[in-house]
Amino acid sequence: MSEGRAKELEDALRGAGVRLTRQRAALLRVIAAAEDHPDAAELHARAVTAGAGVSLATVYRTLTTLQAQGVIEKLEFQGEPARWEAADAPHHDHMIDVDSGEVMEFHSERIEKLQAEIAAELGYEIVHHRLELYVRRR
Amino acid sequence: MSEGRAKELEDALRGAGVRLTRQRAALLRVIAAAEDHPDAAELHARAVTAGAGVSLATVYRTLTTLQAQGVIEKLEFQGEPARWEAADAPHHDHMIDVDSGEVMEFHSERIEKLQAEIAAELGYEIVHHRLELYVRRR
DNA sequence: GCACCAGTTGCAACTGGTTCGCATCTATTG
DNA sequence: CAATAGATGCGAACCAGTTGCAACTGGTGC
Repeated sequence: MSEGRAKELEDALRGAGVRLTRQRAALLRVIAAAEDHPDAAELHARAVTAGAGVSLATVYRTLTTLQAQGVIEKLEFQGEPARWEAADAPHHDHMIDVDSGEVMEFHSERIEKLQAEIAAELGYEIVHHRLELYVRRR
Repeated sequence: MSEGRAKELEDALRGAGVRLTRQRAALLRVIAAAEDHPDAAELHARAVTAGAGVSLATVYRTLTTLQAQGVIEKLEFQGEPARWEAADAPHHDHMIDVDSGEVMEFHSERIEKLQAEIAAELGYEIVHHRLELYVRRR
């Protein structure tokens, strides 16, 4: 599944006029295969382990490029390095277990609607939002 | 009003066994007087302008101390340096105008409740949360 | 008032995550 | 297969924030 996904992404990028280099292809594969939310250093480590010669600088540049293409999303949690996730899943927010560091995803249509209402009341429209719940198991 | 508020804070801190130095008093005054959400460099600039000799390192250390005392709150928006606000107002979230950079405050009891429900359903309780709406005027 | 000392400060050096300049390389187009 | 716009690797730079250390100072006890 992730193999196919990586291929899809390659085609999408080429279509958008983004040059498909060996390094970018490797990163796309790593990202498509990731089930978690890795940071740049972790993605770099995985790409290198997978046999791809990539520099950390290129990882950063590629992540920025892929984000601009809407292929991945940047997550900035409290005081930790930025993490990344594939943008193929429908919109969702994040819940972080403060004890284990585990990141979970959730979605609430009702919260989304309330947010839009609040913004609208004040004469604004939402461009983007961020909702993070820092939680602890009971 | 902000003068009185700064005095209140001084007493509260002294009561908590936090030594009240010239630098801390100056920062308390600057923070109590601030109507916006300044970052460390800005607070430092204001304190210096107000005639207080304070180093930036001390500003950082003081902000950490005041936060630990629950006197101020740290706001970390997207990729900008952390901002700070007095913690005297009741809990609220933030709405950021992406064009002007202006930060507004809002509160929705219904959203808070929904958040708690979502966490509870998954067996968690909320320790802390962050909700930011990045908006644009219509 | 005054001495004492744990806690605080200023400075400059350091950190960690991320970006950038530049010479070299390469995916794509014709 | 040549041409070239764009991508890469390297190390240096950057930025917000932190820290080690020697000099200072609030607050207490006398």
